[in-house]
Amino acid sequence: MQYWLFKTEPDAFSIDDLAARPNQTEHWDGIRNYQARNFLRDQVKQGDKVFIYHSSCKDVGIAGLAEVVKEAYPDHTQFDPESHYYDPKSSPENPRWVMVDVKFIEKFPDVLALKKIKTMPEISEVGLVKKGHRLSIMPVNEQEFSALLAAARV
DNA sequence: GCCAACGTTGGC
DNA sequence: GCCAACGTTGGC
Repeated sequence: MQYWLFKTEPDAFSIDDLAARPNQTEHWDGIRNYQARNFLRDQVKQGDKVFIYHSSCKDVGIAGLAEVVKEAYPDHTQFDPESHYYDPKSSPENPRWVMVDVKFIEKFPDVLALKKIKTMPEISEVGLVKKGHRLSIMPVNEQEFSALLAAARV
């Protein structure tokens, strides 16, 4: 099993929105970055645990935990000309972008703030605190996952 | 809203 | 295939 961190803007879709969905499950669409896409397509597996990270908001940080319940399949929004995520260069025969389904597991009592994460000695290698932190899907190793989860549940 | 970082595009 | 221009991201 692997661990991941998915970013979202809570104004658009938050951990509370995920918890409120039917079956507490939602597809994670709109990924339009090749490196993130490759993670989704090749490495994100059913049962993997996913931190839900809130960005561009008042309380920036890790808000909760979810689980992958469906592995990569074509992101339908790329075929919809009305969609913000429409990609005219993609086709159903040869889809460029994929998404996975995630299911809510828990919401942390408080958002584990980015500021706090940056002070954690265990987390020096996580993409979040290094350069290139702009990926919307990033891997988290087991040690980092444990440390973050423990800090988030305090 | 600013701005630095970084990914993508497109002309050559 | 280089690289400048441009667009987007995301913390502050």
